Amino acid sequence: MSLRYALLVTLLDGDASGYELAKRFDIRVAAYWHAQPPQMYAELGKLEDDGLVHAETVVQDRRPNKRMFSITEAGQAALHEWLVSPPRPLATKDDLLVRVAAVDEMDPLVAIDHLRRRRDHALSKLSTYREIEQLVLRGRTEVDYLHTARHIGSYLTLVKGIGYELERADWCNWAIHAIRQRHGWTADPTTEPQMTAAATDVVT
Amino acid sequence: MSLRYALLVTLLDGDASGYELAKRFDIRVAAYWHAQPPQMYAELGKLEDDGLVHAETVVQDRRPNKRMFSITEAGQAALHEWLVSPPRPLATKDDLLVRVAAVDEMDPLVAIDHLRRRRDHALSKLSTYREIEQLVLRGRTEVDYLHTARHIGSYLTLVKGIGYELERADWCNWAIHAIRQRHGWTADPTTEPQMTAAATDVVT
DNA sequence: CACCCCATGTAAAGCGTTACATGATTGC
DNA sequence: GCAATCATGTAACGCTTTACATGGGGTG
Repeated sequence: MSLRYALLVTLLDGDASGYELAKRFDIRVAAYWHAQPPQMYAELGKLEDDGLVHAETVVQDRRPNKRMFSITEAGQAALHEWLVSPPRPLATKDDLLVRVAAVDEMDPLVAIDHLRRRRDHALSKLSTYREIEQLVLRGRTEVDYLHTARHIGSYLTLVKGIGYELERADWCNWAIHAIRQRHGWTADPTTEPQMTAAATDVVT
Repeated sequence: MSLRYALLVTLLDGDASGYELAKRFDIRVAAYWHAQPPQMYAELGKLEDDGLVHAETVVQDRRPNKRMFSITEAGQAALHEWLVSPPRPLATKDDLLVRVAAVDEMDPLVAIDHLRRRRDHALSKLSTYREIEQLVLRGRTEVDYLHTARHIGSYLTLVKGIGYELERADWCNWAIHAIRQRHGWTADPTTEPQMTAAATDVVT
C-alpha cells in the first residue's frame, strides 16, 4: 500500500515517465523503498484510475512513446492524508544476517567472503550518496542548507542512507574481525576493521 | 524462500514448537527477519513434507497439544548448501522514510512526532538487545567471549541489532533537530539530539 | 556484431498479511 | 472479571517478483 505514496512523493520532484521513476527509485529512493518496473507500471495504472495522477502520452521520434505522469490535486490531498497517518513499524529482512546467525555451521572463509562483499557493496553505495550530498550542498554548510534550500526532505533521507550504509560497512568489518579472532587468525591488513568514519559524522 | 532457512537456523538453537519459534523470532531473530505465525506454520508444514524437519506431537495436560520440530539430517544438508549461496542484496522498505522524504509537504510538528515515536521504539529495542548482551556475555569481555563461547552466530547478529537501532535513534534525533533549525525553533531539551553512544561503541 | 539504453506492459507464480476459528489456564 | 499465555491452523486477500514479449537507436 505504500508503493503508491512512494510514487506520489517521487513525483513531487517533477513529472516523470514510469521508466524515469524506476531510475529515480534506483538512486535517491533506494535508501528507503524499492520496486520492480512491472509493479510500478501496475501501480501507476491504478493511481491513474483513482485520479491521483494524470498521464499524458508523449509521442517521440527516435524513441518509443512514453507516458508522463504528474500528481493531481486529488493525489496531493490523498498524500497529505497519508502523511499524517502513523508509519508502520519497520521490519527488516536480511538474507545475509540469517547466514551469519548460522556462522558456526559454516566454513569461516565463506562467511568472511559474504561479509566482504556486503561491505564493499555498502561502501560503494556510501560513496554514491556522498557524491550526491556534495552536489546538493554545493559548498554550503548543513545549517546554511537547512535554512536556504527549497526542500529538505530528500536531504534528510540521503543522510539516513549514508548513516545506514556506514553502520553496515562498520559492522561487516567488525564481524570479519570477530570471526578471525575466534579462529585465532592473525590480522590481515586487507580486511582489518577500518573506521570509515564514526557515526558522530552522521550526526554532525 | 529465505523463511525456511531462517526457521532451520532458529531450530539449531534447540527443538521448538511453532509457537516457540514465533517467540524466538520476536526477540532474537527480529533484527534480521520476521514472519507472522500463519506463515510460519505453513512453512513448517512444507519443511516437514520435504523431510527437512521432523515433527513430534507432544500431548499435554493443561495446555493444548503441540508439535515439536527438530531439524533432520536432510535439513542440515539443505541448510549447508544454502549457507554458501550468495545472499541477495538487501532491499529496505521504510514507511517513515517515505513520509520524511515529503517533509516539506507536512506540518513539521507531525513529522517530529513521527520521528520521536520511531526513536523511542528504537531505544526500547536497543535496551532489550543490551540486556540480552549482558546475559550472553556474563561478565566476559568480547575477546574472551569470542574464544570461549560455544556459538558466536547469534552474538554477531545481536551486535548488528544494537548498531542498527543505535544508528536509527541517532538519525531520528538529528532529523528532528534539522527540522527545528529549518523553522528557526529554539532547542527543546526533551528532544534535543542526545548521543546515546557513538557508533564506535558498536565496534569496540 | 554485440550490447546497452529507451519504454511499456502481461501473465503466472510465489511470498506475506489479516481475519477468523477454537478453547483451556494463569495471573492481576 | 479481564487480559494474557498457550497452541495451531484455514481462507481470503494483497503485495512482489520473475519470465516473457516487443523493437528501434546509439556505442564500441
